[in-house]
Amino acid sequence: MLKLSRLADYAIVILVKLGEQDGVVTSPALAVITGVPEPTVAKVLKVLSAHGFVLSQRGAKGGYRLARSLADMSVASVIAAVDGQIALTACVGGRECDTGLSCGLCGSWDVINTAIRSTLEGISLESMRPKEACPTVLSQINKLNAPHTVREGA
Amino acid sequence: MLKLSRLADYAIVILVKLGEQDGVVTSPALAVITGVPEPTVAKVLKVLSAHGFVLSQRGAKGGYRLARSLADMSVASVIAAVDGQIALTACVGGRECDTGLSCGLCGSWDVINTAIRSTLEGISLESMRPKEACPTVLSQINKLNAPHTVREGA
DNA sequence: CCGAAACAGGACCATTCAGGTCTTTAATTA
DNA sequence: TAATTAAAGACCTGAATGGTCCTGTTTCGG
Repeated sequence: MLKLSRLADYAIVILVKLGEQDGVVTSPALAVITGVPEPTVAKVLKVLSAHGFVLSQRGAKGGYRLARSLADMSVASVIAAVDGQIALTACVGGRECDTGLSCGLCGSWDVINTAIRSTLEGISLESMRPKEACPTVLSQINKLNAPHTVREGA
Repeated sequence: MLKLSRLADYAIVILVKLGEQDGVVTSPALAVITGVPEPTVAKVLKVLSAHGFVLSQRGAKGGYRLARSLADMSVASVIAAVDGQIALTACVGGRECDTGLSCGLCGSWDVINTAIRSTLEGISLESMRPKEACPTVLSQINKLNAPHTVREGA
């Protein structure tokens, strides 16, 4: 599967969504927009803030906004921020393998890692903007656009 | 981190090592060569056999050998065999997202997935052959080449 | 003919780690 | 001063991976 973590997935979605709003947006609001649970959104946002992807404003009327344009954020950089270094194996950078495994392939993995990394660096968040959103999902977004529905459960 | 599973890691190592031997090799022997625990080697080998990467010979004097050349095996195919489909997110093939997440990015992920997959398909196991093995690991391999040390614990 | 060696297949357990929640603190604004 | 909101971190839970073991079947050697 080689799948990336859900947190990284969320991070990308959140950033793209944040880029579509103007002004600061609170994490509860982003939770509604993205459908991700509020605490998780807050958690992701904190990480993104620490890595300079978003700017935070505390206090009342506070919230988050993008630190720079989506075009200036690569998928690779976001994943690296949330999940750490992008590497397909524990055997990175020519160092010996984790368990002293006598794989003898140490250097070879870097070929793969580099290839993957450069592939991901070539994809900006701007290019992740939805051209054609899933129809089933569109209705949900519209439904949530009513601002006052946020308060229901809280 | 986007790291692939350890099983897939093992599979690649085992295949490369198997390609360096001639004749059939038993899984205990491969365990010694690779440093991976025997039961795990056997497990990986079974999967590889089921997917046609290796040929098995049962009974005494049995063992495994490559079904085809390392050059004819891509990293992508091995990973797919061991771990299943290569995909960076649950949102694959344009289907709607898993939890009805209103990400609205559905189609965009495929760009990434395709890029990763083709990158990995372009790397053959032959190119994973060690040109310069880690020095710390080389000694370990030499030490294990003495055939009778295998019997110790068994 | 019998026993050992080795693969086949599956069940099973344990550990790890990611995901998610909650609590407290600090800052900002009205 | 009170209310709102982000910041930070501790903590719990659950799924999934990794790893082990058991039983059966096949083949070779004595």
